[in-house]
Amino acid sequence: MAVQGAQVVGRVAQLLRLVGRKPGGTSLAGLVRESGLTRPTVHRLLTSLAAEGLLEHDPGTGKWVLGPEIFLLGSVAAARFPMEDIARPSLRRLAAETGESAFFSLRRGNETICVLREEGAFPVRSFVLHEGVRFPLGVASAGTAIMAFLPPEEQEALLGDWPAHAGDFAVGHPENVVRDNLERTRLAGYAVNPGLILEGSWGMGAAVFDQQGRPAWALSLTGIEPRFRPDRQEFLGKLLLEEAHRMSARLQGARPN
Amino acid sequence: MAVQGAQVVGRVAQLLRLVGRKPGGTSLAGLVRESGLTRPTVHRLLTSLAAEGLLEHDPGTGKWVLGPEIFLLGSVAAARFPMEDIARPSLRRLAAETGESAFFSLRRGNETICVLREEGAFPVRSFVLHEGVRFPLGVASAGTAIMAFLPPEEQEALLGDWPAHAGDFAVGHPENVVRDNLERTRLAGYAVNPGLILEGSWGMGAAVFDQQGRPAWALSLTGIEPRFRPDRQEFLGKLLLEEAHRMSARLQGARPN
DNA sequence: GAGACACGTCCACAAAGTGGACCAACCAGC
DNA sequence: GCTGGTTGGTCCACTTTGTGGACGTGTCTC
Repeated sequence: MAVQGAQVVGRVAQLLRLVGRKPGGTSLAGLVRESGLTRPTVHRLLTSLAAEGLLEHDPGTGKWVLGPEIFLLGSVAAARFPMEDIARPSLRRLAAETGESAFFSLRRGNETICVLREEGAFPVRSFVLHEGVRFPLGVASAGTAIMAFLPPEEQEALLGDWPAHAGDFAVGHPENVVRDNLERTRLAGYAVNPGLILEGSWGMGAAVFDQQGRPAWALSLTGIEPRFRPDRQEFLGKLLLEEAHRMSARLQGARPN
Repeated sequence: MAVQGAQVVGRVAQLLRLVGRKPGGTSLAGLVRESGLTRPTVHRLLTSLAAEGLLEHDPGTGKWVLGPEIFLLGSVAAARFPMEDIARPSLRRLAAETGESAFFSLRRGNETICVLREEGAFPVRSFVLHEGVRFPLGVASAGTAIMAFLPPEEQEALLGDWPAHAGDFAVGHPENVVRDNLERTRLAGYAVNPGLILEGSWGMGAAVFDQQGRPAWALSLTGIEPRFRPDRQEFLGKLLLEEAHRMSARLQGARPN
């Protein structure tokens, strides 16, 4: 490795992200598969992280979850990333007025990560999206909403080697379909995901811009397909854009990630 | 080291905690001093953590701060530690009714860490406490409130080797003074810190109990000495105990750390 | 009872991580 | 303007730490 002292740090970061994708916990075997590391290595790193409070091991289920130290450090870090205070009211309004679950995601490099959720009142819901879930840009409505308003050369950089960027999602998201989605998003102002990740689970999203005018975050709604018919899409899109604009205005003083 | 693969993990955790103590950032030299590690080691670990987004380096000030990935992972972990939703309303009421700044801390092993803050309206404030600050149990009003209601043998374990536990704070917190504080806290139900950390900066705290009846968290108020005179202490203590009881009741379903 | 899978541990080996030494830049004091 | 101290950054010989193939145990399914 190029930089000494970086291998373990990189592995630690990878394991924390993998555990963070599933708030319900992840098995040792699952982490071995997903990380590509060997079992003794993963086991040793996990138990070391747990000793420091960064992870926890649930002996009942055998699963590994994010630990109290991560929560504590995250609380401290939150003071530098104030968007939760700004996003929560918008999420509540979106959930209240639409009945769907509303989400706030942010961009991290070439992917989005869901940070906040506000459950809607409608009794049938999609659980494709929840805190910690990461998607490549262009996958899911939040990532499509963000990618559509990136500078054209940044979009081409991702589309140019779409399978490398989209990974396993490339199968359900052919490049031509994604280009079409991006174009329709630019025209409408909001993105629509017609069940590309999971059939029957639809979503709509709108980008939130930072003070440099870059799409750094996104608001989105998810639910079952009958709740996203064309007649209702305009209504949902309008609300999403309203809240996204409201957030963009308030985030002028905030620091993008 | 006993467990292979643990040394770097322990160092990473230590550095993250040290950086987390100062939201405004910490210099490389400061981290070298406080960690006891050599400069090449600290520098290499810091740049590796920054490459993963766990830390950030502000080139303008040269300081290291917690990065966006910590914030993201912390948001995910927050779903498993729901006390912020429960604590925030209490903090707002305490700050509104007293004018002082209100804090929510939790116990981690033998220390407390401040997680939430609600600033009061009174124009003169103490800044001894803020997010990320850690104190040994028995130091600061939050830690005194918690320690006072621990089982007697756990208290003796800490008092028995007080300098080892309290570290640098042992000078300003002699063991006999601490024992006295603990006794008065048990009688009153709330703790009073008469400027032991910093002269003129007073504090009061009350423990919040988990469903096993153990003191796992604390609410506290801080401010300048004239705001904590005996005639006003009873009023502040009553409010703290009310909010602490209210939180204890609501935290029955929550998971202690 | 056999086979598959998950989890945990050992330890020989090698790769990664370490820190003493050195250099450059900056700042404060005289 | 010079000197000394402090901070940040890097090199690389050396050593320690970290690794993973192999093995064992436990659980579950058929």
